[in-house]
Amino acid sequence: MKLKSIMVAGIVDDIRRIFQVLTEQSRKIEHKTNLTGPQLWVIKILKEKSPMKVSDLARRMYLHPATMVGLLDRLEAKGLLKRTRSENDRRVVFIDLTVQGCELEINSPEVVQNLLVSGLENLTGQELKNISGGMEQVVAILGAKDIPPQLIMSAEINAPKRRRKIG
Amino acid sequence: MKLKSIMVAGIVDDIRRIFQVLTEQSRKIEHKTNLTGPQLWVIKILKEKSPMKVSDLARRMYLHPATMVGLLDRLEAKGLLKRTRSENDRRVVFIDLTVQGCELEINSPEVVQNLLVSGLENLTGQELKNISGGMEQVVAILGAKDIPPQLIMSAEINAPKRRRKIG
DNA sequence: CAATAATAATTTGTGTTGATAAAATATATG
DNA sequence: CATATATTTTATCAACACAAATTATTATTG
Repeated sequence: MKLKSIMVAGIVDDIRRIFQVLTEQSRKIEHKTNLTGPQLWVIKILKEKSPMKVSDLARRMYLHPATMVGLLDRLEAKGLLKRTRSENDRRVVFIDLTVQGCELEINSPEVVQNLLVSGLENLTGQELKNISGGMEQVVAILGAKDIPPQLIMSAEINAPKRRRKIG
Repeated sequence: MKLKSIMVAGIVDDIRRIFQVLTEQSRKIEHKTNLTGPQLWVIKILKEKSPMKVSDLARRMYLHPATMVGLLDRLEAKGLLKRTRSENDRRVVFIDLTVQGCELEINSPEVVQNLLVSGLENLTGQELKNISGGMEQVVAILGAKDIPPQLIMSAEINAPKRRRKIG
């Protein structure tokens, strides 16, 4: 049982390291693309699933709707996404990536991605199979969490998130 | 050979998913701790290695020294880190986490961490061994990159990084 | 059906943070 | 002494973040 907990700790630590490398890379990308963290974050979310309503995006990012509008304005000005008013409900606005925005997302993580790909390609099929299986289990663990954590997201959504106080 | 590339793609995709979950979590933490992304980023770097010189921190985060000073001011005001002027070279200032800053870092990633730990603990020893081996290989791939990428970081460091232009 | 309430997005107003340049200060090194 | 280095100060601006009010639309209810 001791060995097991050590292995778990090691895995968690590895994940943390991977995360740090990726975060650092992400940060470089922000510089390279002239996008800020939150902006890149919007793009990534849209890459996952789009179109999305403005309110859904705000919820997903834990932001006040007004903040979201500002972010969208800037990204739209850069031609990375476009707004489309819904036909069914003329109050809602759908957000979509433009071709340009899509390309950006495709290009941006290339650095790490290429590194990973070329590194992985040097491994044997069996090694890849092991890694793949392991990753899927980790994803399952995290993914399981991704669904139920704040289920229906009732009341407190976009509740006046406590203002950041300093000093 | 076809299967191999598919597996590689799958692994890369899994890593991307893990990264997204962790980023989202990180974002929640920012809200909870009343810290911003860059601020939390400083804490994490210091957790990895401290004390660090102001200039080293700036390099590490690709920030202008003046930006770094501002960040440090705010974190110092919150009592999360402290400055200490070097004895050898009275120009340099060392940055260290305070107890409070250390505790914050310890507490903050607990959410995902606990989730991961409890999830992993349900796996068998063999499964853990596989995952562990796989993770280490990924870390090795990324780690190999972490060292040589911009080796000595000569001239262009903190060069007047192009100002973000909009519209 | 008309008045009212609720919802979705935006506008307006205000403040903080992040980011840089340029200059200043202090110290070290040739 | 002159030059380089490490940090800080000053000044400036964009970006982020929120509250409160506004507009447009949909849903409810009397």
